[in-house]
Amino acid sequence: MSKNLVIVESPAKAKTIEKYLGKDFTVLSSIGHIRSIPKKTADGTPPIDIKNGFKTQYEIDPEKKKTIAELRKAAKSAETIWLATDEDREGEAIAWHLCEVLKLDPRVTKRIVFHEITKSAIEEAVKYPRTVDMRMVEAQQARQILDRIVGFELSPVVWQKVPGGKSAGRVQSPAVRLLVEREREITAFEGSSQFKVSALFYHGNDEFKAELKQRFDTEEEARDFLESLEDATFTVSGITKSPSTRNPGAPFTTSTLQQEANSKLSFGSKATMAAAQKLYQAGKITYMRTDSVNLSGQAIASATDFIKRLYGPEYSTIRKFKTKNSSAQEAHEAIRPTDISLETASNNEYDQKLYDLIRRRTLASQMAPAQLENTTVTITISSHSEVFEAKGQVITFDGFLRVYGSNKEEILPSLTDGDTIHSSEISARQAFTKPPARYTEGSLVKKLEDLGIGRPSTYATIIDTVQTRGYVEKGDSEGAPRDVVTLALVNGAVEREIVQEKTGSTRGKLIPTPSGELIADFLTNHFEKIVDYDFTANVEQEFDKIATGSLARNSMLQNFYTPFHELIAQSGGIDRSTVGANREVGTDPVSSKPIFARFGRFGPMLQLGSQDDNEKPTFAPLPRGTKIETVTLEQALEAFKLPRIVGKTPEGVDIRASVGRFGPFIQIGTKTTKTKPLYVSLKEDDPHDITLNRALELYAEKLKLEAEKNVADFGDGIKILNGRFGPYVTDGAKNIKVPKDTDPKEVTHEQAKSLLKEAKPSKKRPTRRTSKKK
DNA sequence: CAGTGAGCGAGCTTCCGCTTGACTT
Repeated sequence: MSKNLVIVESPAKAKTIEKYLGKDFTVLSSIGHIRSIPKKTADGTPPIDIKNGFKTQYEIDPEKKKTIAELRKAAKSAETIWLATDEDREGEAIAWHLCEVLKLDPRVTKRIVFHEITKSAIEEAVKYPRTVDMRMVEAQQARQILDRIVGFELSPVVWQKVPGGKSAGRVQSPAVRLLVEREREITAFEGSSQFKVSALFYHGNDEFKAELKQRFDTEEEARDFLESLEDATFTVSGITKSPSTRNPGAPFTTSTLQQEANSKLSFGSKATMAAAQKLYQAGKITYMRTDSVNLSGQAIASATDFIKRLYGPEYSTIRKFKTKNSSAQEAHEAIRPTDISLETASNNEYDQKLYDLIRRRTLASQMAPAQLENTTVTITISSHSEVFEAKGQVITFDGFLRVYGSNKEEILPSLTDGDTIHSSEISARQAFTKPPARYTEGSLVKKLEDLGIGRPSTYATIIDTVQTRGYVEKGDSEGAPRDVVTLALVNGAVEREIVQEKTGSTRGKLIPTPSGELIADFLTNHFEKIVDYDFTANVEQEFDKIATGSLARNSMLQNFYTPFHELIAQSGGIDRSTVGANREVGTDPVSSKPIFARFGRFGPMLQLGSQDDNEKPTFAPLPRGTKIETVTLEQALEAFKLPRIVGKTPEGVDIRASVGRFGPFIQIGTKTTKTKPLYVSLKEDDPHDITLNRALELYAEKLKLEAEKNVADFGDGIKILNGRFGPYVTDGAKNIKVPKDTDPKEVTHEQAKSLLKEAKPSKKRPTRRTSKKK
């Protein structure tokens, strides 16, 4: 064992650093945090003793036991231990937890930091060790304790008071509120339209487009205008040229990487981070969870060198970017390739696409601005005072656009003042004002970052959490068609045509569910502070004060806790029936029972009959696209027609159609029939009027699909199936992967049996996706 | 994965942030 033990957070980082430090150093990693606050303690004492100075218990994360055993062993034989966790709040805390667990004295144990993984930075860091900064550690503890208190005192309140309420927290709740508010702006948006006139002009053989500066409010005005152009002549009367420059964006942070990958490559935040993680572990890029736009001197130098060699010195401009975000902690570099000259970093198409984006962004950040020339041509009309305007843009020097960004040009023909030009086409088109855009994963991440909510390591999981809690869904509708009036001047007469355009597409957008709206409203009404967008920013400032020593940890926590807990205590008095909309839709003409629309345990629903009737009320899910506030009696009556029997299969099994938790579906067979019922989701068909023929068609398709999934069926319940993760053997209870080097079709019955026998009994694993802790 | 929903009441859930594999069907 070597004399020195260095402990970092990331195993991939450990590997890199070990290379730089030579044989006297062993580098190990903590793999993130090693201890956390238990949810419950064995002796029933509260994990956070609020009355006793917020005294906190910690427990070693079970999955870290092995890591810690290794660290302990290495620590025993090392002469000097260097704590090299990240230089931010969480990193400082990890260093302190390491001291506690490895029984090191934080007052003397060497603590080093580096912002970049380069030989010189590391050697420099080793020269100037410090000790663990306990104020910084206290700031982290304040953060962690506050988050735990908010989450664990507030969540039980929403379980009790909010139907469908599953959780609340400092980060997830404002995120849901953002989406809810945006959705309401969109609902409240009152669109208007104007008529935009555009013309195609030609000069010689060149054609170009121009727009009328003025817009018309009504179709009549637009029509009158077009008609008046019949005998008009058009003259070029003014050409202005103005140069402009465009600068490249800063190198990627986690947030901007997710935004760009989302908009340019249509990657979700999670997919982006997974690809980046692979690239990082392969040593192709620097650390991918960062809020810094800073590049190391070495990286700038090699990028500059590469740019000069490949594109020429005029393409190089050295730039240092500064973060605008005040909550940034900048423990790492920006995300960049480790070797800027490397073009291909992976065989995987997605990873490579992301790498290419990162590489081009990095290069662009050290390249010259693009020089553009904007041209505006004014065209006067003999019969009017209004003017047309044609705009052109020419790139006189592409600069960074050579590698990143769009270099589309709008080229105008060479025109001279006074030229008479002719129109080949003049038309007016109705242009609608647009409601605010729904958030995408990328734009939500940007908004959260702007508000200082969440951290680079959590943006992707925030988006996951709000979806798994059922507060938010990914949209998948293409949008509704809308009629657009177009008028064209043809041979002196105006021709009217209605064209259609799609509007309001929700594909890939984040949309709050009714339950999301409900919880956002509840928190806004009763716990305004927690969903206040300034709340995180304010506590963040206080954490900083704790870190610099101008505020005591406990007084900060107490100041927060006292009023917060008071609200929690009062919340018992909130009447559950006042939470969420509840209205009587009308009366069922058949049974003359009332129909209500309200929130149930599983979301919004319709209820036929009142609770004090002798007969049990019947329920139906609220039809998609309708709301408790607006659902009509007709819609409600339709919903109660389901489930309906569509008919029978040739074998005489009932086919029914209905709407369930996952949307409309048909079901062949019931739970009482011999074979398990088969469900087919309906995408285009309506369960209310789907025909028997269509249902049978879908049934046949589904059977075919099931058959394809089946590689082999040995008849005794043992099957070989094709699943999401490749072929596997199953006996109904256990699933065992077919070994990689075996052709699934070749597996014999005996082999399958032995595979199942050898396999360990399947462990029951907690199925939650977000908090896989202990 | 599925067609639930009140009432009765026990027992359960839950936070955010730092890291990777292990694991899933």
